Amino acid sequence: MRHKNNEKSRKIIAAATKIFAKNGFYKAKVSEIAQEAGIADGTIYIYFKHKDDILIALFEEKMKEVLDNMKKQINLESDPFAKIERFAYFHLKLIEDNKDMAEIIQVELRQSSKFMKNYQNKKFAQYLDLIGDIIQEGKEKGLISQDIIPGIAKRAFFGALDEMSRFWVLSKRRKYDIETAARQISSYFINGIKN
Amino acid sequence: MRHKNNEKSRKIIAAATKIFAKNGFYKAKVSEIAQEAGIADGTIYIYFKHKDDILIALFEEKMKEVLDNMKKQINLESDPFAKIERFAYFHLKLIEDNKDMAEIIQVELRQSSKFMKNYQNKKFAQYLDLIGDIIQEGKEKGLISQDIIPGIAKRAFFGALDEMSRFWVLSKRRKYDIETAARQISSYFINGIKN
DNA sequence: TTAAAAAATGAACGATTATTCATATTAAAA
DNA sequence: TTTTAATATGAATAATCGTTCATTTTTTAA
Repeated sequence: MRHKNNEKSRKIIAAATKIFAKNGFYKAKVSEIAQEAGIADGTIYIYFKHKDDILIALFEEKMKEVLDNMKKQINLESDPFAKIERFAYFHLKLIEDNKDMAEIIQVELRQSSKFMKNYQNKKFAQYLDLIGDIIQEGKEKGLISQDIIPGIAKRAFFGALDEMSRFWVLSKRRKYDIETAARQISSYFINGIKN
Repeated sequence: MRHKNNEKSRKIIAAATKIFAKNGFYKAKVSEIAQEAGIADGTIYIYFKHKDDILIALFEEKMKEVLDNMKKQINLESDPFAKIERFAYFHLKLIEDNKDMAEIIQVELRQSSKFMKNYQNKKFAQYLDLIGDIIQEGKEKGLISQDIIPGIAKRAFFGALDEMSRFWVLSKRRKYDIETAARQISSYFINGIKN
């Protein structure tokens, strides 16, 4: 019995991802998750103390993956503007490739600070900071206007992408393709903040 | 007994606004809402068939108000760019002045298309279209580049403001003041899309 | 092969809470 | 005032589900 523990946790998280995405956290039944995972209800409580803990673990796992991936992508570019464009594209691509995860992050993450009062969503803050750091770098290199406040700009850019994602997640068919949306949004932003 | 009906519905909605904002829709108890409204639990069911209906009615009422207000504000300006700036300012101001409502819209509206499967959130679409129309007007006047796709741009701009609002709603103290945030965000956007 | 430990099971429990409804109160009409 | 209708009440109901735990199954160690 080597890493069986992790294996099963992941199996539960994978099942929960699917179930939470369907109708949201509150409507998801623990028994549904168990069934989806092919285990007994009680087994879940060997790995997670409460239903809430599944959601938290789910975030931790997914966000870690997203964060690591995005870091790699950004580092493939050296120019700050190219980094921004790449961020936009891969953020939207991620949504497309992980609809269930996206749906949960779209919906449940919003509740997180209420729902999980003590759970500081550090991983999400780090994700935002990827953008903040690019902006800072751009300012230092004189490419971006000194008037730009990174704390506002990073949220504006993320928010723009996020609203686009929401639109996709909630609507049945995609009206615009990823490349177009990423190019448009990053170009508004880059033109808007450049020196 | 003239408009007593509406009076009491509004009283219930006002109470629900407070209670839903506290811990979200699912954790809100009907009995709490009744208590907050100073009426008996059963009375709520004279005015609303289900708990869900309170949330829907709440949206309808608040969004109508928001929409009407914003239309007026926009019409005070004739220049598209001035309209955009004004939109940004009043959107953020609205959030500040109506924390409870903002919190619900931030959190519950996101679930709406899951939660209220059949409820098409027309009012929200109209709100987004206020921005879309301004962009269209700007393109026609030659002020905004022809490459800009209004369907993407309106979401990008709204998303930027919305993420800023979320930050405010969820964090205890405001790091940036409204004027600064509105000016920054609208200036990124305007510079980003202008011809 | 056998004993001990670990993991898994799922029926049963208990707590919660949306909703109902028989009764009481208040307002309007006669 | 008396009657009728409209409103309001809140205790009781009924259904839902997260969680527990006595028991069984599987794995590991001796």
